[in-house]
Amino acid sequence: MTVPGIGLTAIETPEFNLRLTLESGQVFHWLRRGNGWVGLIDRHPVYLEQHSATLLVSEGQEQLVSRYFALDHPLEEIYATFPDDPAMNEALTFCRGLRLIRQPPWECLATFITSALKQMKHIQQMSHSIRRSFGTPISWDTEFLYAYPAPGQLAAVSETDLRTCRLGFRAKNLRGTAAMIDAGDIDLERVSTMEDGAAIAELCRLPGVGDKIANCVLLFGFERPRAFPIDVWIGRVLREIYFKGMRKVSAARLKQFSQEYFGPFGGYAQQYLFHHARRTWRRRTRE
DNA sequence: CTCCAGGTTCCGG
DNA sequence: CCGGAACATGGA
Repeated sequence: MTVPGIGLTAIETPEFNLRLTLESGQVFHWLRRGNGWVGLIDRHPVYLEQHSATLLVSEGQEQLVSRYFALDHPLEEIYATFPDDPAMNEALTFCRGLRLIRQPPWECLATFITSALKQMKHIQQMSHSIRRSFGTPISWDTEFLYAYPAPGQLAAVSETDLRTCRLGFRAKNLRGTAAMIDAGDIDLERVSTMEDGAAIAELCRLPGVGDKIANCVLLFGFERPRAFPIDVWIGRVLREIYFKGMRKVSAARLKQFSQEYFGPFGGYAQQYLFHHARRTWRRRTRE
């Protein structure tokens, strides 16, 4: 990659697939540049490029990148906990190397509030629009990247102004949640120390946050690998594969099954089933 | 035009 | 507890 003034450091990443990881619907702000990607990890601009087992990282950010992409997660040990069934094995073959990212919790929470009833492409657009409109610009190479606005920054924006980012009914929820966090009504730091069930209940007090989004925050923001978000895609997978032919399988039943069946790293299993289904059940065109 | 998208909330059985 | 409907917006 030719980026003036930015050197690259090579690190060995045998069990890692950068592209799968960035395109699996966990994060929505990374941009394709040259042969790789640029994005912010908190407020640090990072460039990444992968060639088989070698990851090229902008100089000096190896630790930051290793932590963000959870390169310390023992994937083979995690795979060994997956249930041994055809659908799971197929998803594993397809997604091998996909890692669950350690996201900044607020950014993760806010982004998933905007994700309700939206396609991934739209979530990306809203994310960039919110960042550009209300976030802090950070220069990288010849352009600017924008940090995700802090709770206080979004709480200070009117709902009307937030709607210019095409959030629709989600604007009210995002603003309301930002205000509660900014006021200290809910402290994400404290929630991160609570056990799964209590943490989910606490997050569900926020407007626009229900069981699914709360589980996303636990899984992607708080490193709770057992958390199992059930969206329309995973709902389809569970019903088609594990409850085939049964009528009226309730949401509660799916939730109970997913917690029992997929084990201590159910969140990983969920992400693999989700991405595999999206990419092979072809409901719509590629992105 | 119609349908659906990584849902949540409210309301009536 | 459960099923339905409303909620904004844009792409297929």
